Amino acid sequence: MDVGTSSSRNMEDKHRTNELAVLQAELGRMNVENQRLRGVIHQVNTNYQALQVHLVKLKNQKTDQQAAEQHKMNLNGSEVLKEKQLMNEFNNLAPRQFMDMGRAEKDELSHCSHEGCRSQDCSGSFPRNNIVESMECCKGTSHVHRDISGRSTTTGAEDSPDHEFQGWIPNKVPKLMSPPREVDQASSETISMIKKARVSVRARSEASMISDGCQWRKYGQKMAKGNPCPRAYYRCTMATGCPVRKQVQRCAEDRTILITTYEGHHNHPLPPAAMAMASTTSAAASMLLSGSNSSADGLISSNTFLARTGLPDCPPSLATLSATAPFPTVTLDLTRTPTSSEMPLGQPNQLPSNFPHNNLMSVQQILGQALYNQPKFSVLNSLQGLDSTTHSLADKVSAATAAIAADPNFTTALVAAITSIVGNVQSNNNTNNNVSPRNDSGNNT
DNA sequence: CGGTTTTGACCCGCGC
DNA sequence: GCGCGGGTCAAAACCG
Repeated sequence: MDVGTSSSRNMEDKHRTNELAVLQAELGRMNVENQRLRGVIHQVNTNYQALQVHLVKLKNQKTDQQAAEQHKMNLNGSEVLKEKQLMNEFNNLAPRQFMDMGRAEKDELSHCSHEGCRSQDCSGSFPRNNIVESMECCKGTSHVHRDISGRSTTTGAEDSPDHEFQGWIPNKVPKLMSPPREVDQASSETISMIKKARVSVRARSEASMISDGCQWRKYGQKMAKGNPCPRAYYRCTMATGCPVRKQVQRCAEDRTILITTYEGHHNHPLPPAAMAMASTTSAAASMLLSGSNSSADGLISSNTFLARTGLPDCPPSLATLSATAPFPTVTLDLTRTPTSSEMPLGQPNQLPSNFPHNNLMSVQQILGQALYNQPKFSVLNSLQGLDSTTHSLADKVSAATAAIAADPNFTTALVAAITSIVGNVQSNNNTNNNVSPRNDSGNNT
């Protein structure tokens, strides 16, 4: 019995030793893998830093160039006159849009006016879908205006802990807390307009809300004049104090069309699912703001704008810019498939040549690119015309919009695109879409 | 019980 | 000054 017991005990010990060895080997492998991954992360970080430095360098170069140009223009009286005319044109675009400039704006601008944080915020805005912030930060690259608050840019007094998380500020607050207006009025007004820029998305959907990847909380509902369907007001709840709001309303003419209007920018990282829509809307807003231009009727179609910027191959009717609305609004019409006459010459019923159609993967890529390529506009850039980055951006917006519109079911396309990218990474998340009205608003991931 | 929705009240800007 | 309409608030109801 004893012999038998001891032999079985030996066996057990051997087995355990083996198991231990296996586990140790596994551990060793994991350590190696861990080291490798660390190396990869380090490499990515290094690359990121290098890119950031490069970006700052480029921005500085541009700034210097603009300064030189400005100086040159100042020597030339007629050029100065031209610039003034441009200024006037710009300011006349939508006077009502420049009404209030509140604390939120002031704080953010002060924050961004800090030289150190400017470059960081700009380059670090991704994955924060933060077109407005990007534009605000990088307005500093222009020589028009550096310190909107009129205070020293080096104080950094605004960098309070709670400042980072500004939170939602009611419209009435800015009015009460308006900063002194003697400081470069035009610039502050411009920023105000930028912050109030809206992006409206028209999409066919049976659901009460299109899923855009964000979490929303309904805070109000109103009957709007001229539309039997109520308008619902939502606030982003993905982060406490996120200032982004959206309005959802069915089109009066065609109730299958859902009009979603986004306002503000997220103050938190967005999930991949939200990036797609956010990229599109922010890029569209960017296009709107960069291309804002007065016209007789206050409405300019994107193709007019795009043609003006040298992009004749963008399908019209997909994006519309409006300067007559209380706030500058760009409307992305996803209910239409571009007709052959709207498509680029020689490519009937096809997406633009630079767009690989029927490839949902590329939808995501383009949407992502649109975000990445958001040009860092300066006020001067806006006034003096559009640079090449604007062209490519507008191109991408149009292409992305066309891509989405090409699919009759926007939501499906978007979800498919996102799913193709995110795959199992998101599998643990609840990815219900449009299951019920409650889920629509509660969990639109 | 905590988060969300509903809904009447309220505020504010704008036009007359 | 007044009325209208858009937008927001906030208490109550609702829901999981």
